[in-house]
Amino acid sequence: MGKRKENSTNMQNEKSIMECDLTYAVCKVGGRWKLLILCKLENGKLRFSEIRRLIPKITERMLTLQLRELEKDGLLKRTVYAEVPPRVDYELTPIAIELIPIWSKLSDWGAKHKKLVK
Amino acid sequence: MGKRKENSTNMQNEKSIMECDLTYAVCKVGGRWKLLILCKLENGKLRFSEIRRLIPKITERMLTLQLRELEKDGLLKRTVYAEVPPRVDYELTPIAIELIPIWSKLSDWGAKHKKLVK
DNA sequence: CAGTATCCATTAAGATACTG
DNA sequence: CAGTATCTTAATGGATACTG
Repeated sequence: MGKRKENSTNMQNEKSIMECDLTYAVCKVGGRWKLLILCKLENGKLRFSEIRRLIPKITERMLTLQLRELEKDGLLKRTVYAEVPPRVDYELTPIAIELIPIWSKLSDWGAKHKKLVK
Repeated sequence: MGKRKENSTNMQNEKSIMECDLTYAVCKVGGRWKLLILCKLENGKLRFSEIRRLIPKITERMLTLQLRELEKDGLLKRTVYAEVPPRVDYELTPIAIELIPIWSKLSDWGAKHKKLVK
């Protein structure tokens, strides 16, 4: 039974359901953290610790996991510099840049909805 | 020990983190099913069983839970007709209608990304 | 038809300690 | 600095049976 799926969170490898483009997208950038991480990178590269500071509630573990998935899915480029102390930074890939208007709009919607519901 | 939170999935009631508009929006329409359900209603009212047929992989339980949350959050209007057999339908509220361009764009992005990565 | 109720499995998330 | 490793809890999702 087990045969764990190794890497991916949720059902990223399921065939059938992923045929829906919207579901596919939700799998790639959904979840509590991914859009938030991406949006912090909107204005350029950031180091691991900088992202961490910008998202205080995330743990190092979750940040690492999410960054790895985003990288694997081609949304982030990770660069390691051969320095001591080590330096790593992250930046949006072109396909991630295309998402900027989406999270921007979603954020606007959130602000508006928050007021309406309050 | 239970002390269940009643209704909400995830951390909808957390104060601090919800101050971020994007996080707020992700909480309201995030998760595996919500956007998908909403997008099926894009062209008008649908009954419970119709939504179910349009999203074959969702279980009745999950569909019910998600519909209830969307209703509670003001994204769906639920109408019960006094008929036998019972009839209930769901439709988008104005604030949900404002999200149409977002899931539409997200779906387009999904289609494109799927091709690029394949 | 449109759900509820149970019970159970899988995943996401969090705390904390440790390392190259 | 930029992570790993472990362990634990909470959230999410699903199978199945039942009901007004």
